Amino acid sequence: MKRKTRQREIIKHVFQSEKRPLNPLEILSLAQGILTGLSLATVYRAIKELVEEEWLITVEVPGLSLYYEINHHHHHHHFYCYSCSKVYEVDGCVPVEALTPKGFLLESHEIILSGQCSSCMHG
Amino acid sequence: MKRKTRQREIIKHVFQSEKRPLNPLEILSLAQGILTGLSLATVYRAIKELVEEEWLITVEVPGLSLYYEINHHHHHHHFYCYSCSKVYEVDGCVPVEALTPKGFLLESHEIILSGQCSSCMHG
DNA sequence: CTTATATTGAAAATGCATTCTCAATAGCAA
DNA sequence: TTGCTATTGAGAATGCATTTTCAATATAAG
Repeated sequence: MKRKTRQREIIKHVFQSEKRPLNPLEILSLAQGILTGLSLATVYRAIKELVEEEWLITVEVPGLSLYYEINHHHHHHHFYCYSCSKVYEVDGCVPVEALTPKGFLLESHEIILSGQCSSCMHG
Repeated sequence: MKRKTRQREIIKHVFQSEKRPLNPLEILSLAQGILTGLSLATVYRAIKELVEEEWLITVEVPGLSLYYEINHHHHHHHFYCYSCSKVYEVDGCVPVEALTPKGFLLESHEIILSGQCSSCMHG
């Protein structure tokens, strides 16, 4: 049966405290801050399980490797910061249906804003 | 000096007749329809040059390999068809600035619609 | 505490898109 | 046409994210 392990708990904890989408290497370095010696393979194994149990969902940002975020079950988009390379959740949406070409069926959409996050702008 | 070759001409021709973003394998198979024996390495070499001379621009669709499209110098977005996997250009835009989080600086944005294209829906 | 086995770390292996190597070929200037 | 060399095709090599392997370790049931 499935066991509760320190490494998986730490990985979940990292998502809860960062409150933003993370990629495998970000997860690794944040989690290694708590548990030195954690391996990347374990991060990947944990991600896979957490996505399967729908605790995490995948975030695909064009040109970047996969990011993952806690599954909050609400529609939102993302902001990518060119300076620190972090991805943030962005609430709200805009009426993109208007863009759908005639005869096409719109099933989903993705909006990725890019620029500088507030930490990089100010602080 | 730079030489005009059959393979490069054909690759440009393929973009002009398809009128949609193409990825390296699509370019290869379309171009091989005209010149059997064209190699993938040549497709990559041509893409690289055409992007350098700004005849082509890169299109990054989340989760997919790179696509390329003729540089029309106008702002637009993309539609990805789940059925045939083709990417299409979509004209127009929507006011995404409204989504920018407080304190963040918006520099660019990307909108990717997905669903079924008209060929897959009807005919 | 003991035991069965799920999980881990480390490194090797995989899958893939892309680039490089190199001998053969083909533009193009003379 | 000739000769120089940019370009090509084919396959090997690279770079990368991700997965697998396997012996060592740790969880949790009894």
